[in-house]
Amino acid sequence: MLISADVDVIRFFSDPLRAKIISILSTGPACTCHLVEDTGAKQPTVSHHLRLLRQTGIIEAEPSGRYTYYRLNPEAVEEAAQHLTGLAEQARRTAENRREC
Amino acid sequence: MLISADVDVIRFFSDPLRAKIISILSTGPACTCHLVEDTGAKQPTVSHHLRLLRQTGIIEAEPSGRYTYYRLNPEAVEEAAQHLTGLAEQARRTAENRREC
DNA sequence: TCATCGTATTGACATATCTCGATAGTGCGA
DNA sequence: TCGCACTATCGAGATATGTCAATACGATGA
Repeated sequence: MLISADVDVIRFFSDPLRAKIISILSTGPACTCHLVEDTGAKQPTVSHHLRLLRQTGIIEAEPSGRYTYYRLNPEAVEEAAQHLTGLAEQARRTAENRREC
Repeated sequence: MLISADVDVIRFFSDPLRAKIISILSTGPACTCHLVEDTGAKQPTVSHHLRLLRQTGIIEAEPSGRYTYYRLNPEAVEEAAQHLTGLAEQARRTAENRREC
């Protein structure tokens, strides 16, 4: 069964800019200025998405002086991955259970 | 590295109604009328999302007379899952590679 | 303390997309 | 062939959300 919490998490992987941010952070922690530079998006836009990703637990913030470093949270990412894996497994098991009209 | 194709696929798992449809289809193939009944959404709305899911390869259609049966495509779902798993693994490996400002 | 730099927030606008009524297309049974 | 059931498409309206300029906040260094 698909839990709404899983959907809410997966939802945040789908935006192109967020995906780019996640991709960058998967290569190691970085601060906002790096993400602004690498993505080409404006700083408020990047900060906006960073907040969303932080709120869902996909990334974590580490304030360090006037910088804020962000790191990807592997557990949260894996949780979303396992949800999808579970769906695929269940689909394989029930592939012949066709509901007739 | 995050490929745009992966993002485009993951995107389609995030909508609440599509998630519900995917969840239902993970328990076995079903036709449009079942999905309409189970989700409570109107038929055009369900058909709309079915088309999107079909276009991305997440589900497959099997016309059978005047019915159309849909089934979840485990390969497509697993592909999206593995993409996320790869991100999590890479994040673990590079957790200490912090880019300094 | 003051200026500056990096970051976060606010508010508004543009765009995307979700939803659904109306309608068309298609196959089946009478 | 005709009427009905199931599905798909079209078009419009409503909502959600992505983007960014302006601005505020907080920390650092002079």
